[in-house]
Amino acid sequence: MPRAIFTDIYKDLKHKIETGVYAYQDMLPSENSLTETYQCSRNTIRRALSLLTDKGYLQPMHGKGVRIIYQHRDPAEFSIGGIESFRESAARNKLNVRTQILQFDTLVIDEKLSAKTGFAPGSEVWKIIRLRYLDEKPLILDENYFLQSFVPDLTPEIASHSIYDHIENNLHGSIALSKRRMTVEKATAFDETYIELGDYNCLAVVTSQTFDADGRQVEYTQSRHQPDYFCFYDTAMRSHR
Amino acid sequence: MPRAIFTDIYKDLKHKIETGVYAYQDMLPSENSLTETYQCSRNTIRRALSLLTDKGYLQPMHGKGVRIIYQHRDPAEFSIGGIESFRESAARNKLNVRTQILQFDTLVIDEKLSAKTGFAPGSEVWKIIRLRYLDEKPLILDENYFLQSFVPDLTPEIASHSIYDHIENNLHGSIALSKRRMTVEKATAFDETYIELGDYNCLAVVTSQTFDADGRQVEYTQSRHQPDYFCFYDTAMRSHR
DNA sequence: GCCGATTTGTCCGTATGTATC
DNA sequence: CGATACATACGGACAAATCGG
Repeated sequence: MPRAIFTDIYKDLKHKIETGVYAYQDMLPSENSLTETYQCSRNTIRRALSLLTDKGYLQPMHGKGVRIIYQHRDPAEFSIGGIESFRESAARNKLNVRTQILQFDTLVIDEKLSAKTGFAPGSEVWKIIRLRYLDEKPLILDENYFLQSFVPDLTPEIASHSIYDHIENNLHGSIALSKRRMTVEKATAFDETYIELGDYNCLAVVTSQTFDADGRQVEYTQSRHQPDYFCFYDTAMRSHR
Repeated sequence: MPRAIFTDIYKDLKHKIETGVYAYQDMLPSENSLTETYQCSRNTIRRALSLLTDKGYLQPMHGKGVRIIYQHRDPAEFSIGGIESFRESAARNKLNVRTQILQFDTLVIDEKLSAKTGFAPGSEVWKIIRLRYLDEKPLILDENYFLQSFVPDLTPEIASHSIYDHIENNLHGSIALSKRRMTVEKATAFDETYIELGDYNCLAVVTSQTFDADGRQVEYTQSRHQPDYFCFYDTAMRSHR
């Protein structure tokens, strides 16, 4: 786990910003004064600040100072952003969740599935289809493929809770990186069977590949979301093109 | 612009990865050997590598090396990611674009518009509605609000090309940061009038706020995309929670 | 307009820790 | 065990942008 100084400073400043100690449009203390309050080098401060900048909390201004640009957003909607599991998002939004397992199988990746999922042909994986409820409304249809050698002892019981918790708590390996792709797709008959779509005839679809610390692909997932409860946040700097 | 060493190295490595000099799943040369090939300090190398890591090109593995995890993706779809203007994306995908101006006005932000756009009440802005064609298909409906004091000399002529080019080339100010929010919304009558939706009854909607180097909000934009041509990429590290 | 102080941006060399092989 | 490789941290130097007098 990160016992690094810069992550501690990052978390402390993040908390101060989120709780309004530093408010929107305020200026952060200068880097030099922060080195004194945290008793560390300027490089370490700058590392913490760059994390906050990347996440859209800060805006550094050359020669002037660093401005806080974090704003609270309406927590009414269910949102995803960063790598956050369904349960984490739901907990953050104080919602009740339930998961129903529709399919739980093992299979070997063939050519066709390889093209779809990115796993090498011959890979042995778990295939799990789950229906996610928020406050008893069926809203998300998840199709997961997990590499069996990465998550050897998966059970429907575990899958009905959080697979990510299981991976991080009970296994040595940890997730390191995730690539996602967001599109809008027409609803299939399968979607309509399980998800309460209302008037919509399409869904928000997030497909993702997850890699472990060794760069091995360990997961492919497609999540199909009811549009009303889907929201994706992103913040981007225009630089280094 | 940025003639920083680490950006040059970043661009060079990025190019080598995209052109296959370093292929998917290959190992990058070690940081120490890169300091020799680029004749710079290890810090500078690490800075370039961290950019590539953030963008999903590299996966560093403690004690082992750095693996390339960049994969070419199908360029058939129109995609957005990072801060990239419509024209940049289209050019990257070698498509013909045309822009039709539906509305070009000046107005003053009132309370209601302030809540929607994030501009302070009383702000004087341009309001522009544009319809974007790709290969003569009307696919994107853009509603832009630009702060007039930031882009004083806007004309319909300029708006029909790229406003971003105009800002970066002709004005001193430059865009620094953009926050975006992606949702799926039911199509309105206005949408259906202009966009070829086919069977879809909804669209992919991207709303964004853009800030200049001083942290002033200078733009609010809502882009409504035909689902077939919308794709949003993202890559995230699980760390520093 | 100039100058000096402040602040952020870039870069370096070095040292130490930790994981892998 | 030692060698290699990435991770963290420090202190110093200079550049570039800004601001006040």
